[in-house]
Amino acid sequence: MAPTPPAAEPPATKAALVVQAARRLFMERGYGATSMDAVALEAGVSKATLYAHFASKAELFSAIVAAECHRFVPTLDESEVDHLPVREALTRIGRRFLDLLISPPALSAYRVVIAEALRFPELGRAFYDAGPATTLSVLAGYLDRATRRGDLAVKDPVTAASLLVGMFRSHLQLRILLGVVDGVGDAERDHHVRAAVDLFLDGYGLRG
Amino acid sequence: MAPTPPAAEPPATKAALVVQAARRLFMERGYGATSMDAVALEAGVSKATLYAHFASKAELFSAIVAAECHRFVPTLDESEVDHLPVREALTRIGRRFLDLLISPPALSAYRVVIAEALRFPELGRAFYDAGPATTLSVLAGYLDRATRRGDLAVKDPVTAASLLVGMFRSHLQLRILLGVVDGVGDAERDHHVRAAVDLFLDGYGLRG
DNA sequence: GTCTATAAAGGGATAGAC
DNA sequence: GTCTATCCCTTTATAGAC
Repeated sequence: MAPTPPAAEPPATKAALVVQAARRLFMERGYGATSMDAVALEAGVSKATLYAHFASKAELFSAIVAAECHRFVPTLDESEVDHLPVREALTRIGRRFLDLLISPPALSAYRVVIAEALRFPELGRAFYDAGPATTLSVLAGYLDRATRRGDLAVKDPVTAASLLVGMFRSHLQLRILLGVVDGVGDAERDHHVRAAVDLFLDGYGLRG
Repeated sequence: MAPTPPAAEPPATKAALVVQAARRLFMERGYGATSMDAVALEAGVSKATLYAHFASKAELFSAIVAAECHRFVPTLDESEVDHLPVREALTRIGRRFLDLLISPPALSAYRVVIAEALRFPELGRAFYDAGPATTLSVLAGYLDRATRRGDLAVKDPVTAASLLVGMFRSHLQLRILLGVVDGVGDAERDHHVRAAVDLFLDGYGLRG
């Protein structure tokens, strides 16, 4: 039997190297500014190998970005928040949502997908479904459950979730996308989430 | 005296033709997908003429986009809304803000500026200052005046404006940017604005 | 300032050997 | 599948005449 290969090394087939390099470059520089030569160089393979696995630059890009979208599917297990007081639950959800939104990989994905949504409509759709749409439905689900159990008074969970998500996001992410600021500190994030939750509960909370 | 030239025709110097063509193409296709050849063709001039007026493609792009940013400076005269009931004023502001946000020129600018903000940091900044930042300060100004005259109870106008803008925007613009929908109808827009204003006034309106 | 023509480099994609 | 070498087109930018 052959000796066990070093466990730290990933399989590192040529195909995997190509995908990894393409993801790095496409996400960092976008579609137009990334050449197939650059991808081949970064992957340490020849350009012909690229084309052995992907028929064209557009196909490679589409595959990479589509896969990347799935990294941003927000998850929220009922057991994580449903047992908490509503204010605490919404605060946790808001913080986690904002942390995802301003993470470097998510910012790159936003940039690239928005830039190329006209040329690659399926990517715009895939990104929306995986990220923003899932966020909305997860949050609406929570609001609905909280209302059914008597902890909130939300008549239209989707609209309410839309408003809350909008407040969380506001311009915090946009400021980073536009390079106005480098990032958002925890203090600013928490202040913003708190203000949003306060306003939300003023409207949808139970009146004392 | 020479006969008056046809009034309908704009001056149409070569430089103006170049700027006009560049704006159309850059805003529609973005930086990478627009070639200087295409700009020259669209403008009806030679490529050498382009370079007689702009030293490089990057400089032309920067000049065009920087100028474009100023088209999206929201204005709000006090006389337009300060005499209205608060709910009516906020509703009008929200509708106007959303109409601007989902207008084709603004969508193009968002796409292009976000896509190129890493390579052209000054454009990200210029766009933010002209658009989102001005929106925020105009709205905060209104909230502050309304509070001072006793029609609202807003302690921190900037934070409150940030929340309200976030609710107005929510994912309506993003859905168009990503190509998930073609546009937003008046009915949906109004429903959304109403929900946002309702929630806002629940929190910041005067009680009792 | 404006044109035609062209230089110089880079890019996507492929042929053919192994 | 993978490589080297190359084709062929587009792109940015400029030279030189008018």
